[in-house]
Amino acid sequence: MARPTKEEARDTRRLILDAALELFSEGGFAGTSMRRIARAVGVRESALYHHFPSKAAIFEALLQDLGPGQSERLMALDLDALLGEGPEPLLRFIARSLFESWATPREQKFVRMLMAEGPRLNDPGLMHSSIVAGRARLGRLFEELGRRGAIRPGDFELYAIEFMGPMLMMRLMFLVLAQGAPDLEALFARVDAHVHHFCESVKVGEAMTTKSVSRRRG
Amino acid sequence: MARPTKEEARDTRRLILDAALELFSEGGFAGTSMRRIARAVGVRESALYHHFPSKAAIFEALLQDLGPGQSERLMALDLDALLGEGPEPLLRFIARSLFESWATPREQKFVRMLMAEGPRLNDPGLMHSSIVAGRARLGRLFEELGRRGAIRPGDFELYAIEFMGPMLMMRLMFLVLAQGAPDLEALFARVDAHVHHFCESVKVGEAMTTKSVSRRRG
DNA sequence: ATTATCTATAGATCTATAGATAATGC
DNA sequence: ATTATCTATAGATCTATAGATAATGC
Repeated sequence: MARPTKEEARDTRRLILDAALELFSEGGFAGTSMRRIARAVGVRESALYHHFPSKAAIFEALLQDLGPGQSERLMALDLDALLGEGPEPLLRFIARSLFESWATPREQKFVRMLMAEGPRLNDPGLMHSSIVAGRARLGRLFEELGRRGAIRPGDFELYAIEFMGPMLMMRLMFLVLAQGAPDLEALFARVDAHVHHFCESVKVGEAMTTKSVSRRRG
Repeated sequence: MARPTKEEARDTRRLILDAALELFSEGGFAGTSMRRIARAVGVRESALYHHFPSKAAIFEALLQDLGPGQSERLMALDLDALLGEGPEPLLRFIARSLFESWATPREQKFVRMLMAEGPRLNDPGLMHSSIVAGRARLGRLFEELGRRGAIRPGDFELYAIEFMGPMLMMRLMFLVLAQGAPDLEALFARVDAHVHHFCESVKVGEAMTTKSVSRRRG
């Protein structure tokens, strides 16, 4: 039979993208053939070309669909309302929200795909906005928190690295390199511990010396 | 001509591995053909098969040659001699030494290759020992520093994440995702700032509260 | 007429091997 | 005899296209 009846019609475009994300995240772009995508969807290769002009177009459609990410929303928070108990509940909320979105199967596959293909993308901004998510944006958040007296003023870009670095490391350990379903219980416990440690390290009222920062190696 | 004269004999095996590392790091394993490796070396494909039984064997030889890494040496330091001025000079030395080895072109290419192929390797320990370098080993170092009173006793695995997370993030930002020669001057300044911040956060004598660490999300 | 599939296949490219050839080292 | 290359090619696989076929929506 050629075209399927309305009854058995499926959203083939969506199925192609789902299968491609799965396969690209496992085998990489070059390691995944159109043949294999077609087999996973259950159609012939030529049917893929009805929906996308090329294999690269499938990859680009995935970037379009999944690229922007959800971390933007987090920075548009009502700081006044959330800073009542100090910065820790706010930062814990942000950290957990990020991990919640990172822990979805779709996002896990997407970041695996990006890790494999990212350095080869000619859109270098993509990796920065995905892996090193919102570093500048976070710097601005810390600047704002500093202005409100919620954290000690200092090198806000350093704060962004101190906050996001361990987050990135835990993301890699628990959500990218680990196999099987992530242990979210253990993960959130570690995330909370990190947020607490970070907040203590930027607490108001402790005069952190900065003289050794500008030293060079001897 | 068939076999080259002694005069023009080259260490072809080494040239193959060099070319393969370069190409795998740029295009991934599946995205690099034996044809392209042969062309880069300047021999025919069949010459490659004289040195390696398959393309996979070339990849595995690279893992063998470059896998172990040099971070082991760092943990076998004479702590007594180095702790005279407190933990910061020691940790700064460790951090800079790690970045010095990570900044070599060979290591940069290797980690790009691993990032692309790592999740597909059936040796899962490799990624952990490379990307998440020596986390357990570092935990033990902090334990030892805590025992000697150089840092505040606490969750030493958390300390390892707090120390290595920002290191990993800076490695990604400056040495993996950045294009062109790395700005080592700026990098080391950031590394020093991180080490300082970390040391302040684990300084002896500050009672860091830990009650919120074990909270769960509400 | 348009849309979504199919069958069939062109043409490129890829991995790997067979067998020839010439330099080397005994 | 061994080693390191070459030429030539088998056979698999890959991307993409041409053209047939049947369901859909006007």
